[in-house]
Formats: sequence, C-alpha cells, structure tokens
Amino acid sequence: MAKIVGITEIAKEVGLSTTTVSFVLNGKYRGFKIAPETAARVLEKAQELGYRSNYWAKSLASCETRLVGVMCPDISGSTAHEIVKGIQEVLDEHDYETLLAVYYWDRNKEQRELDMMLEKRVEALIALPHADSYEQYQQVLAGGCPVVFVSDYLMKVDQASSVALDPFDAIEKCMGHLHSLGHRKIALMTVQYESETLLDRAEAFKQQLARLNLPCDNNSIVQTELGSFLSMSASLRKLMSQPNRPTAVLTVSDALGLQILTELGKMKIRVPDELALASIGGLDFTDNPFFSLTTVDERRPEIGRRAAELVLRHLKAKKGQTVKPKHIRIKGPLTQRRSTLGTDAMEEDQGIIETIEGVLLK
Amino acid sequence: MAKIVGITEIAKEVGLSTTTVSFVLNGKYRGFKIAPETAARVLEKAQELGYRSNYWAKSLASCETRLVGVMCPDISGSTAHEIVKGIQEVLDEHDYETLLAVYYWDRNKEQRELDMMLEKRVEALIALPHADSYEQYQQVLAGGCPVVFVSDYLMKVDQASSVALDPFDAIEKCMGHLHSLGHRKIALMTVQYESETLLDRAEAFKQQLARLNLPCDNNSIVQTELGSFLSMSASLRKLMSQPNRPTAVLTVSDALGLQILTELGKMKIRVPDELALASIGGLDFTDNPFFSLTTVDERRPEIGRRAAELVLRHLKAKKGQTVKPKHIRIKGPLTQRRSTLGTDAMEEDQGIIETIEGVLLK
DNA sequence: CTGTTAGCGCTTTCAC
DNA sequence: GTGAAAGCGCTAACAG
Repeated sequence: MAKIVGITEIAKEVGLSTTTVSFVLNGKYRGFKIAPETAARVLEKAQELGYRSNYWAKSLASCETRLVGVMCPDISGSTAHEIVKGIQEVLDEHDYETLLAVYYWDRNKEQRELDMMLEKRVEALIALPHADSYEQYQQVLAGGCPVVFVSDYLMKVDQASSVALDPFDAIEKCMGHLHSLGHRKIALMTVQYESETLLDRAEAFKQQLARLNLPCDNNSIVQTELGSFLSMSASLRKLMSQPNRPTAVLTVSDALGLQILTELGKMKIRVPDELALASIGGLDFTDNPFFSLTTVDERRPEIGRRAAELVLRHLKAKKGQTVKPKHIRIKGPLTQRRSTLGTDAMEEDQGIIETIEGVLLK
Repeated sequence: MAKIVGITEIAKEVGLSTTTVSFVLNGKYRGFKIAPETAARVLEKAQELGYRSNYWAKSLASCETRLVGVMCPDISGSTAHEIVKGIQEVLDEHDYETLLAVYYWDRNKEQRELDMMLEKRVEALIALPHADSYEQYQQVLAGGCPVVFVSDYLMKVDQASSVALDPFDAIEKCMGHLHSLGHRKIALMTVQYESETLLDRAEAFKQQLARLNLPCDNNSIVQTELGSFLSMSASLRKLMSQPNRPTAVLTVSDALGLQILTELGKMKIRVPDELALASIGGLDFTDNPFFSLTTVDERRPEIGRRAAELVLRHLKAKKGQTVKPKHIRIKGPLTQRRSTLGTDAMEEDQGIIETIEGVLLK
C-alpha cells in the first residue's frame, strides 16, 4: 500500500482538525455548515497533495463497506454479464459497489470465494448458485448477510430471495405458440443438472402438455449432459429415430437450442418443416443469418436490476427489522423466429434483415 | 457491516492477548513458537464463535491490500474473460486478489473506476485500456501504482508494461500461409479505432506485403467502424467490386472475420474459392459447422498469465528499487481452417468433426 | 463553525 | 512463549 497523503496530513498543512477536513471532503455538514473559505482551502490542499480517500479506512471507521458481492459460475456466456450489468446499473445509483467473483462451476472455488466475500464484509450477496451449495449459502445468511439468487436458486436456502424468469409463463407462451402452429407432439430437451430453474421449466412443460391435452410419454422429456455436444447429439438422434417422433422441440436454453439446430443441420432435418424448435434465453439473432431461434427472452438485465433492488430493500431496512425473503418471477416476451415459422413468414417480419439461404432454415 | 466476532472477543474468551490470537490465526510464529495447546484453544474458540478475519482491518494495519485491479472495457466477448482467467490463475497462487471493473467502453466510467481502484488501494493495475485514456493511466502510475496493459496498450504511457500478441509474427504467419496457397492480391480489413495493437497489425501487414513483393494500393487496407455490421458490409462490398479485387482478406479480429464470412454468404461469394479469409483471434470452431476460420490464436489466457507475472515482479521488488517497464509479445500458432483451405483439405484434417455442407464454406 | 476524543479490528515492534 | 501499547487512516459523538 503506497504511502499516500492522508487526511491528517492535509489537516496539518491547512492548520485544521482532521474532523473538519473529513467533513469538507465528504461534503457532509452536520448541524451547521463549514465556512466556504475553509472548505476551499482544504479542497485546494487536497488537490495539491493528490489526496485520495482510503476506502477501507473509511469502511472500518464507519462500519459499512457499501459492498455487494456477486458470485457467478462463469462470465463467458451472456447470462452472467448481462445480469451483472443490470445489477451494477441500480447499485451504482445508490452508491454501492459490486465485488465480482467467478467460481468456474467449481464448488471448492465457490466456497473459497464466498469466504473471501465474507472476509471482505460485503453487506449482501447476489449469486448465481451452484446446484448443491446449500450449506455454503445457508452459512452466509447465518452470518447476517442477505442473499439474493438470480436466474437459478436453491429452494433449501429458504431465507434467500430470488429473481428469475417465470417458468410457467415462458413455457406456456412457447407451447401456446407451437400448439397454434399445429404441433401436437412436442418434446422438451433439458439438461441433467439439479437446478431448480430447470426443474421448474420441466414441471411447467408437463403442466402445459396436460393443459393442451397433449400426450406425455418417456420421450416427452429428454435430458442431456450439461455442456456436452456429444451427449446432446446422441439424445437428439435417439429422439428423432422414434416411430412417432416429435414435430416440435422446446429447449431450456438458447445454448442448447443452438447446438440442436446445428446438429439438426448435420442430420439433414429441416427446421421448422420437419422439426420446429423453440427455446428460452434471449440471444440476439440480428445479423445472424444462420441461426434464428424462436425464444422467450429471459430479460437478464431486468433480473439483475430486480435483484439489486431486493438487496437494497434489505440494506435500507437494516434497523433491526428483518426483511422477509421475496421471490420475483419475471415474464419475458416470446419472439417468433424462423425456427418455428420458417423463412417465408419471416420475410415479412424482419424488415432490415435480408433473408438469405441457410442450410438449416431454408 | 454486521457486528461479527473479532479477534478481541476471542482473546477475551480465551484469556489471552489479541497479539497471541492474531499470531495463532495467521500461523505466524515470530522468533519462538506458540504453545500448541494455546493455539488449539484459540483455534477452537474461533471456530466456535464463527470468527472471520476482517480483510480491510488487516489491510489497514499491515499496510498492504494484496489487491490487483483489472480494468476491462467489457466482459461480453471472449477476450476479457479469457485474459482475466489467466490473470487470476497466477495471482491466486501468490495470494493476491483481483478486483474486476468493467467500464463498457465509456471513458468517464473508466475514469471513475480507476479512481475507485486507487481509493481501494490496489497495489497494481492490469488494464485493457481505452484508446485515449493517456492521462488517466499516467496519473495512476504517478501515484506509484504499476500498470500493465494487456492485449492493447498506450504507447504514450511509457512507464507501463504491456503484454500482447506479437503482431509481426502473427501477420507473417497469415501472409505466409496465404502466399503459399497462391494468393497474390491480399487486403487487410481493420477497424477504425486508435488502438496501438491495431496499428501494429496494419504496419506488420505492410511489411509483409513488401517482403512478399505484393502490390500495395488504396484498397490494400480497408477500415470499418468498430462494431458496425453495416459499415463492414459497405466496405466489403466496395472492396469486392473493385476491378482487381483481392483473392484473400486478412482481418484483425475473429469477430470481424465472422461478420465478413457472414456477409460473403449474403453476397454469394464462395470461401475460399473466390475469397480466402484469415484472421487473428482464437475462437474455438470445434462443433461449429458454419464457421471455420483460419486464425492465429492470441493465446489470451497466456497474455493474462504473463501480465500477472509482470505485476508480481513489481510487487515482489517493492523495496525501493524501480522496476523497468517490460513489453512482452507472445507468438501465437496459426490454425488452418476451411476459410483458407476449403472443405476438401479439411476432411483429412479434422478427424472427429464431421464435415457438413455449409452455405458459405462448401 | 471547528476541535477533542475515542475508537473501527487488526498488526507489530518491543519488552517481559 | 506471551502481552502492552502504539498505531493504520478515517469517522462520529460530543463539546466548545
């Protein structure tokens, strides 16, 4: 830590007490004011000496860090960074800083990073949790640090709040859309990962099948390994080799949807004529001539914003009163694209985008 | 800041001084040792009380934060997060923490974040700098905080170190490859952005044209607006409508390369028959049936690692001696793919990958 | 309007 | 082997 000028030095130089200097520098006037002339002198000296306040000394003395920790499993995908952006947007306005930690889907690292967060005395935590880190978050809460889960959540951690896409609404929109296009045999492709969000989506899917009076058999829900192209490929091929294969598939994420679209290309199965595809996510397909996936937008920046608001609710109310955990489910819009509508329909819709020939989407 | 148990409380409970407790908790034994029995008692009590050290109090007292700031313009692309991962890898090993700030290509935000970094007393800064933030970094250095630029750099900030891809090596590899394939009319597509790295690549390109005895005219280097698909499209179409249009194009980034590939598809220009394409980046094209771009890998994790090492060099040597800035240029491997070789050639190469028909790359 | 005084939670000489 | 005491740089009552 470089030996930089402190408030005391300024005080000495200007012949005032550190108190006064502190007040000037923080623009706080308790009770009465500070003589403008005095303030000016201080400010000038501070400038001259290249003064920079020491955030941590401040935190120590004032017993508040104004720090909110954000934990995410990775930042390579769009999910995390869009959420983070949303979070920072609102936290910024309220002068809270965000401490970002990435744990790369590693539970040990997640634990270590959580420890660090606590050591750094974050006042709240927003997390995209790993599926089975129950105790770890429980512990954080026990330490008096509010937790808000985003995008995914851990049901067992019942004192934490959460913000996520409304799975029932999203699935209903997709299914309604597919149904209205005449699809009667629809399958869900999901991921083998103990995520509540994923389970919710599967549950919602079943509900919709029932609501629409559609058949539900062993092939209605297909699971693939998280992140494995090969596994997805195998599952998909198996699914499509069934006697009464589906005419439409719903996937739980854009990433998976894209992989499937790709694989369908290899399999020479035409989309959407032979198989329509819809997913949940929120990728931007503008400028992308190859992929055009019907999706329900997760509205990730909004998820981040709401999470930050939830956090602020705790932080503001900190005077003894306990704030009940709150669970927000966001409704996202369905955007119909070529993976369900086909090329023709889109030519009218997409104005700017030239429709070009695509292997898959023709 | 929650009122959590502190070292003093433990000391009281166990009937020892804070000094002793501190030593036990930090595993430090100055001179002699601490009675193992004492240590055990302390540790147990700490456990029982759920003690967590206060990072900032520690920093204050010990005059070191063990914090390294990392500034990046955004985290949506692969560049930033791959570099960050590399950085953290080596910093982790040396018990330094990294403080990540994203400034979203906004100079004001960059300035604000830099200020925060200094207030938080980071001991060094690694930055992916904005093209014209000269003074801002100069100021950081003036404050005694070493700066290492990654991927891009600011020449004017001459006391900063830097780590980047070796542009001359990279361009030479690309040009050599294209030349050996018979291309004699090669153009460079770059971005209108005052980045030293980009300028270096353009310079290297010119050198290579000269070395290979290839023609260099107004159309040899084409600039497009940063991030604008439309601008790229216009430039490309103009370029390709020239009487003696190039047979190969070299681009400064994978992102641009991908856009160009896309646009060529729309223009029904076959790759690589009518136009070969090579770029610099490091995207992974495994599992991607549509895009297959010949690129020189920037080795971003390596860039991060080297940057962290540079930082450590400063941090270790902090006993008065000034460390000279160092500039590291990394050589990346060229991976030949379908955008220069065509489908046939690749069928032999790519083992696992099924070659499928692609609109663009057939 | 400004100064005094007492810490925040921890480290770190130096003495016992 | 262990403790006393002096801070790190700053804030926050409470006086004046």
